[in-house]
Amino acid sequence: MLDERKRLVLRAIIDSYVETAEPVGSRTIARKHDLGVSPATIRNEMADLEETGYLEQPHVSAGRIPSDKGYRFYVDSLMEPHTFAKTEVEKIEKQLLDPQLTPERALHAAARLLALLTDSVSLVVAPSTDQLVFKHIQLVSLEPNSILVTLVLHPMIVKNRLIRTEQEYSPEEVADISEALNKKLKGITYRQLGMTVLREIISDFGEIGRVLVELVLQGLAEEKEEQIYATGASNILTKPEFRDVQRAAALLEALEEKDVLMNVMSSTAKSSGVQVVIGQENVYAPMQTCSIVTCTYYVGSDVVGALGVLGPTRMDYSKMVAAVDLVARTVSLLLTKHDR
Amino acid sequence: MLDERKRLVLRAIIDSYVETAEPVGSRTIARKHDLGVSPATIRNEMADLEETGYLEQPHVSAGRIPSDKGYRFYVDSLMEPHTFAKTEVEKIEKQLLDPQLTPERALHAAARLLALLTDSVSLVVAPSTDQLVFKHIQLVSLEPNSILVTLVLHPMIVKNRLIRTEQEYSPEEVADISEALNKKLKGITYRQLGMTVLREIISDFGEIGRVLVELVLQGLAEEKEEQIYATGASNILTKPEFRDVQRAAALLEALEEKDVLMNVMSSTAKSSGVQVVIGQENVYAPMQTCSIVTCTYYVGSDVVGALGVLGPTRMDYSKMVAAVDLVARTVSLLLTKHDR
DNA sequence: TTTAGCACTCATTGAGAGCGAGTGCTAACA
DNA sequence: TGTTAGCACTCGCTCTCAATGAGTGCTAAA
Repeated sequence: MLDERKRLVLRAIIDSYVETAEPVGSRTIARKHDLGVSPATIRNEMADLEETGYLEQPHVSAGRIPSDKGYRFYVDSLMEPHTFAKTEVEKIEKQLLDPQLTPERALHAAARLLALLTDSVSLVVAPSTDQLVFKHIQLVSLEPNSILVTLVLHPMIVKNRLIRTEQEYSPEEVADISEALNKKLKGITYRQLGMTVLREIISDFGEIGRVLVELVLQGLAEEKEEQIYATGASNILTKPEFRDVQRAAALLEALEEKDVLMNVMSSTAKSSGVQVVIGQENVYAPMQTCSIVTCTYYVGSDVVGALGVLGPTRMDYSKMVAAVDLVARTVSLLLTKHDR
Repeated sequence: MLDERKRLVLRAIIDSYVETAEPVGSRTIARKHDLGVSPATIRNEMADLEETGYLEQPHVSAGRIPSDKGYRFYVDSLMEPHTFAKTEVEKIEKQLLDPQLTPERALHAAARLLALLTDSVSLVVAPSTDQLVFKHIQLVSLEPNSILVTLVLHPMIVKNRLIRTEQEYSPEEVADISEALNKKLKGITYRQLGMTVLREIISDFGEIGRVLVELVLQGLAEEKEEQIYATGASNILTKPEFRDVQRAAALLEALEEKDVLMNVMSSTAKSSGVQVVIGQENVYAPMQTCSIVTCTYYVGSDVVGALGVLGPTRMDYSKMVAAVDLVARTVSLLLTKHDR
């Protein structure tokens, strides 16, 4: 599709533009990257690359900048994989694989680490409860009509809910129900909780059962708040593409809207492996000058969440991909180990 | 100290400047606020106010802007209390006093509400565990050497910790210890846990006791992450004082540093009632062009946390104070009601 | 096919002029 | 003695205009 020299030129332009954020001229390339040809030749190549849509020209007397299509080609076919220094990898692993850390905290740590590593905004979708396997459910009577439900899910994720009942229950009754529920639920996920099981729970456990099923059905929807978060917003403000404060404000606002983030992440991190969404490919308008790099993470072999970074389209894709991949792998390892 | 007319002039200048963010000239004041004197007279007053430090002049051919001292005087002696519309108050109460809400969620809701209400950044310090009274402690054996500790604290705040022991414990042993611990701790706070009680726990409960005491002593320090948060950062970016992106970035960074926030909040919300810290009074340099309005909140009659807002010194202090006060009161009410 | 040369474009920069908002001072007035 | 009208003055802001220079496309020669 593109001959060797055009590829070299495109790569050179992207590398330079990513570094400097300035439109790149033919002279610059001739000087910095020794392609063995003169600026004039490069100009011809650049004109071709612009015609085929890989480059854009802000105005006639400026250099070229990569288009979304240019970045896309770069990501798919041009860039060389980035590798982190061994010490860096070890630092990351050391911070995340701390066995003291609960999965929730580890994910927060991962978000901070990723933001630091990439100097961008990091996005994390925590495991959604309904994909995790029940490990333990515990009901404790606090007052006669107030019961604490503690849910322990597969990779040691703990959730609490408080329920209030009309009827009064003795601690013993509650303990019995707790044990019975435990037997019924152990080893399955929210998702696998079919209607039959729910009906059984209602008929077996009376009011408590009813309230519990309500709890399940309302889907813990309000959890979205806690389930997705963005870290490192300040990193992005210093980038030249956000010198326009309006745009920065719009983006920040989006980052505070959990619904928006959720949409963005779920439309991006569809399949496995590292995904890159570039500029206009983004469904959400205020982010169309940004790119998003995401990766799913696992408990064992089940996808339970995703994490990634968000930055201007002018980003070091190679490094971003490597960082997201590394952190996602490490998180998966951690969650899977927690399993034991 | 200041005669009546000077006070009127100062107030007029502050009101106008807060609204427009433009230096205020003598003509503007003569026109808008009917003081019954000519611009020339007002000019004389303004010159006096500048000499005594209540006003500043960006340059000689501009109007005046309030100094920190001016704002301070305004807050202490000049401003009239703001009152919210009844419908607004009801809306807030309705959103926060939802009995379904856990205290944690209510506080998050309060933060969002406060940010919305004041169009600023809201800051919340959640109740710190060590000031709350034990309501219930529950140990559950998940595996022979892995125990889930669930702590229920006074206004229905639930914390979980996972501990791993060298020794193996049977579910029954764990249940026994749980019950005994419960008896020992019920009704006191972390703070009141003297050395004697800790020693008792170690000697009574062996390894589990030791691990628990370690948990207590390490003070749940890592909790800072969850204990303080800032919401609504995007609100502040659109204000003219943050057109300088550098400054905005510095502030945002500060908001992501929990340590910094913690310092700021604890040095501000010292005594009870609404506190206002203006500009230079702020200990933290990047915030010295900002003011902070905070208020403590209560469970019963005990201060357990604080909340507030952060904005440029040019803020509607009256409204800010009213909003912070209202939200703090509502949160206190909620937490105290949860008590039942 | 490559390259040197050259005319051309256009964003950016800086100087200078004019504008106007706002001041301080002075002198007259109540 | 306090107030006010008048006026000269200051200075940031905006506009214009020319100069600059980076970078281009095109042409013609190698």
